[in-house]
Amino acid sequence: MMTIEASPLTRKLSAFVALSETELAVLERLHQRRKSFCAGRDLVHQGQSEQAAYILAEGWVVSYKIQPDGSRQIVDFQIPGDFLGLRSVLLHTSDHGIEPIVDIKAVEVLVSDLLQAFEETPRLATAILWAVSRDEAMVVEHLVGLGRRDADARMAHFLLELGVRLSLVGMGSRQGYACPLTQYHLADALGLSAIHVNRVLRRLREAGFVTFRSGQVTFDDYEGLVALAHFDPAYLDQTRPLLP
Amino acid sequence: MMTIEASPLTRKLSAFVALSETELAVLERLHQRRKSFCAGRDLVHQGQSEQAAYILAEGWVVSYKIQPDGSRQIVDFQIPGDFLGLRSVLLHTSDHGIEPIVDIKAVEVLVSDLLQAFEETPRLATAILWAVSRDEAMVVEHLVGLGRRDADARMAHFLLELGVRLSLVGMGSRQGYACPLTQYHLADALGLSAIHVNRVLRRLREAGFVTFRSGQVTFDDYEGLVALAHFDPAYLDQTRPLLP
DNA sequence: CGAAACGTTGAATGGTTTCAACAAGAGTGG
DNA sequence: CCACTCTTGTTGAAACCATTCAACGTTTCG
Repeated sequence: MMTIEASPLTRKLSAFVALSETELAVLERLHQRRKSFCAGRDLVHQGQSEQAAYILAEGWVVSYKIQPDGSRQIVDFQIPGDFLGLRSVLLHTSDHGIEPIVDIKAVEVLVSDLLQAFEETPRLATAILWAVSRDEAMVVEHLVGLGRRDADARMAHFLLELGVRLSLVGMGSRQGYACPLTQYHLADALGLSAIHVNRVLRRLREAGFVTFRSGQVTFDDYEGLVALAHFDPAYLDQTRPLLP
Repeated sequence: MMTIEASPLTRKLSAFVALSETELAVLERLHQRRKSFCAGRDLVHQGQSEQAAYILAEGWVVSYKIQPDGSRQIVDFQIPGDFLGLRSVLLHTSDHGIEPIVDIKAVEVLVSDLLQAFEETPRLATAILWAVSRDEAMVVEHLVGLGRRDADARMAHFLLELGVRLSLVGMGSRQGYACPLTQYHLADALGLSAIHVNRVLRRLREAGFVTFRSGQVTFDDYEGLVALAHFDPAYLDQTRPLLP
């Protein structure tokens, strides 16, 4: 039972909870306020407090924190179907900034609407809770990478994870994917200097694992890269719905 | 309107959502199956899939991931009032291990009971969603530390965050707190070698900032430490309830 | 007492950063 | 059209932070 065109979020949540028609309708009702944003202009500034979150419909977004010394740590990238700023809304302080990498389209969701939706269909709350937990699992994996993987494995793991995530929304495959990120993005995400990112990418390319060039990631040796990164996509993949 | 003795979780959630008596009752009903666990014996093994989560009532717990090369990355420490293994249950795969650091007491919560509770009182779902988001905020801060702070600031930030968290449940103050962690725990949490942790602690002690010795953390210069770590507790502190 | 866990210190090694330059492409205004 | 700037990518050499290896001290506990 699908609507003509399921939104990316609906598709994602349906993998976890078999949503009834009523619940789908409630979810669809949240997708009213469509908006567009330009690349580079912050959606949410670090420090301000917001009362609206967004669901990304199209484009790439980066969540980051600026340190007092000016350096930047990228927490995560969002792709279509992901929430933007939900944590800021719930915690009532935006501890991080959110910036579109390219021009994007997103749906504005007021907290009040979301909470109202929970009242109507508690199963939706469970589904959202699942989505938030999945996001946390990705952050945790990212954390492990920063703490205990060397630069090469970190890069390999990152490119693979992004590949799986994109594949789940039809934007990538085992061959590779289009990727608008710069080496500076990679550096700030992986806790490296841009210079070293360049060296790492060269090493991986010359070793025949993966090529990152002009907005395109190409997996030259997928299995080899998986082995190098010790990549296990279990935390990303939902094989079957948890709730009937 | 309080029960005789509010559980740590109830206290934490009440800071976010003003829970009605009905909701408090539902929450209390979750606190049935009390259990004890010994220090050092895993509650949840990495890889197995569980159907029960826990709410920590007493003691310290560590969540970690073991890397294929045998090294360990600690994701977070849990103190009373925190959830244990909720993410494992929701994602249906335990991507991490959970180990009591000391003997602990915890309450077992079946997913089914939790979801049932959501059906009865959707506001409780919102409160739990807040708690999960707060956990995620801590993981994010941890991630930033690993990516963009040097060893000294990382250590300082970690000790301060733990202090604030413990203060919120009455187990610490600006003077310091009792801390059962070893230097090995710190090393695995901060992505350092145990040897280097030792050096960092010595430096911080000799510089008059903080003393970590024999199970006791003592802040010798709280303000100085805050400055060194660029510590901002905004993400931990809930000044006022978000929901009436 | 002996063993095990935890803490402490020095010296050598190495991964990563910083500093300094240079190259290539895109967009802009003259 | 060209010069100009800005962004992104690339490379080398020196400096540094943190790790590894190795050893020893300390405390706890059966």
